[in-house]
Amino acid sequence: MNKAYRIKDIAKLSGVSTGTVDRILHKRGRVSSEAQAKVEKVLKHINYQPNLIARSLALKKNYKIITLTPSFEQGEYWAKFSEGIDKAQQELFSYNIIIERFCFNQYDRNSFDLLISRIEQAGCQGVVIATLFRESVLNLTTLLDRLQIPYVLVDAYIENTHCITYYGTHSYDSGYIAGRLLMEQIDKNDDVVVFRFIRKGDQCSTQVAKREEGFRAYFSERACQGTIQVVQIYGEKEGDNKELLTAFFNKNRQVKAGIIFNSRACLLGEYFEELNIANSLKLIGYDVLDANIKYLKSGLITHLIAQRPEVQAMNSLKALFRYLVLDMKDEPVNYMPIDVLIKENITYYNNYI
Amino acid sequence: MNKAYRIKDIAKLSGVSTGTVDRILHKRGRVSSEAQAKVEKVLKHINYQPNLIARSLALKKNYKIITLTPSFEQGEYWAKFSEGIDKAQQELFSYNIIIERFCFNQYDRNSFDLLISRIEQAGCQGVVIATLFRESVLNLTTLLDRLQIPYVLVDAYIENTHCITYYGTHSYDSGYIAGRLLMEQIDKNDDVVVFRFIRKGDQCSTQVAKREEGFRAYFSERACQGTIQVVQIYGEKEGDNKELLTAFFNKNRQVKAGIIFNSRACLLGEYFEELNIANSLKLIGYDVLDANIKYLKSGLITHLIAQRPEVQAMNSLKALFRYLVLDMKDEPVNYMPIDVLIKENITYYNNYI
DNA sequence: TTATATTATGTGAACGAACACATCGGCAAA
DNA sequence: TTTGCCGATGTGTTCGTTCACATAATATAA
Repeated sequence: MNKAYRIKDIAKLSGVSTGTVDRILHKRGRVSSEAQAKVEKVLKHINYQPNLIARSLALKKNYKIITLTPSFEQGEYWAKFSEGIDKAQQELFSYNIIIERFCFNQYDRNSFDLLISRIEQAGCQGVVIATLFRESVLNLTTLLDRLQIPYVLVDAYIENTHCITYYGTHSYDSGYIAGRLLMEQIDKNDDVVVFRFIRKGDQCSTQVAKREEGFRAYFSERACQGTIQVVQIYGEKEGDNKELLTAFFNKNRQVKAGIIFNSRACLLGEYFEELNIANSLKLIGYDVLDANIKYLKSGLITHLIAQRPEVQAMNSLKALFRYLVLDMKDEPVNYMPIDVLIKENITYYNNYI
Repeated sequence: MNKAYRIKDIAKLSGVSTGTVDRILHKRGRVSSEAQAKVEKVLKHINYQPNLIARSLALKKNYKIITLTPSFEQGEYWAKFSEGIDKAQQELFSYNIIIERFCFNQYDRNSFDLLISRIEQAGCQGVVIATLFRESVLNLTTLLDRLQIPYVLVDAYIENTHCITYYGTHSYDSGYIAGRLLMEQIDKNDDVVVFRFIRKGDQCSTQVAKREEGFRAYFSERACQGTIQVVQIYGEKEGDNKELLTAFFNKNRQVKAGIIFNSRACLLGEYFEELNIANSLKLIGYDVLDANIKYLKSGLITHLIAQRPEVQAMNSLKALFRYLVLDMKDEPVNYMPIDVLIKENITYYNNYI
């Protein structure tokens, strides 16, 4: 990496023209075996690193990448993801990469399906897909495979696709960790409660289902004798959780800890403060939403488990960039760190990218 | 960020030549007020984003950046940092940025001082400084200020320099967090022990000293009644820790937890396994060294506190890149996340950058 | 042998920005 | 009027790579 050799240097050293060197470097053929040999000999002695700057200036192809994520409000999980897209956009702009964002309703599989045809029309060179709806994603990926458009998966891993790479946490293990963090705060045989947040028509996302699986695995591995109760709660403005929760806790005063596997722990926070059970119940949630941070700081939520959404966004777009522009390939599966946030380290959790 | 306007486009739109536009964009003067007005009017309507690719190709300046870090063995903390440098080097190579690594002995301040003059000779456009020796770093920074060479600080923060930016954790708070993680595993009034790792001539690094301060703060804030014992241990091959530790634990069987504020928790691990006190003592350490991981997995170390050295390296070099090439300035202080690692999430801790 | 494919090789014009240099026009002093 | 000066403006080359195109060399068919 000391001296930067140029194609011109290689040409001079091997006594051919730059065109010939170019053809050899790119395996375009139309080169005699003598020329091939001469250039290869030179290439062995030096470490040629193409100047990517010059390359992408010369290529000046336009790339359009489409991201397919849930829509979001300020401060929510997918808003953080979107911030990562912003950063990537800035960084990749000069490479003639433009990013188009398609959003679906994360509680409505149909809204995802509707976007599939729009992607085909739009015409693009790469897609980033949030894998909330397993079956629909598989439909999309077969389409993309046929169109030969590369794609990256984010959020939860889905097997049997031809994605160029995946970024996201190991959902099962992140549930397992939640189990550990919860159980170390209570006694081995205490009861716990799993809150499930169900909107009408919602079928638990891949992610959420696997987290619960991991959580239960920890529970049974340690032969905990307490029961895991389940409470279905309503989404915002869909029903009265207060009544529901009051009834539950009146009946189940022995429950010492609760957990919710999506990012909506803050929803519970509101009720717990009102019901005044904040001190008697340990609560663990997911993802660093502004609303969740508030309750983590107040102590109502003891831990948040997080997964660096900005980094996921950035990396998945950079992976497509590497694939499209630099002709490099990545590891097929990249499990992201599973971050443990507590009151004391949350202020520093800003995920530099 | 939709259409990419070029200088040529602006020139055509405002009826002047590219040269004039260029002079206006770079405030080089020699432009009539009419031309100025015409171009400014166009610039207001479009959002000109210079093509950085083309710019850096045209500028074809060579930048040399020097990194100043401790030397290291495979798997150690500064080896991780070095991996981040590798990544940055790859990414910045095409911008004609070469990185030269100067290493000092982290237990010998003099070895750092000796490098200072070498930096002046070497001639460079930027420096990354690991701030282990506070006073020596201040000497270096005044020199660099005089030479007008920009620099970035990493590791622990040092006030009153003119660094363009800082990357590292908040040392005090990271000690405070260690306190919380330790105390939640034992009773409020249990005794704990702080291990200090002293090589001859070593004066606790800025980092380590501040961590201990934060730790003690947590202890006293919570009005813990246990005592904080201190044990000085030897470095590798510098003395017999086994004897020393045996003696200590024979006398102090009531000690329930230990902590060490540098990255050498693994050193203790070896002895604890031999002495067979692994189960009775909770131990917390710093940094994700290969050797530390081993003991975290075995359960001997309960938590590791980590600070993304690869990301620190990458970001500090990118900050210099932005400053030198893109003429952008960063936030002056960037506190990195304080990561909490446990047995269950350590496998995923690979710090994507 | 000449004409025609076929393959090998070299040349030169982009890409967008930067900057050195040439040129033009106006003005003032000679 | 001519000369010199200076500010304003445009032109053209450069960066390293890519690629279309022109040319040269060779093989094949008539």
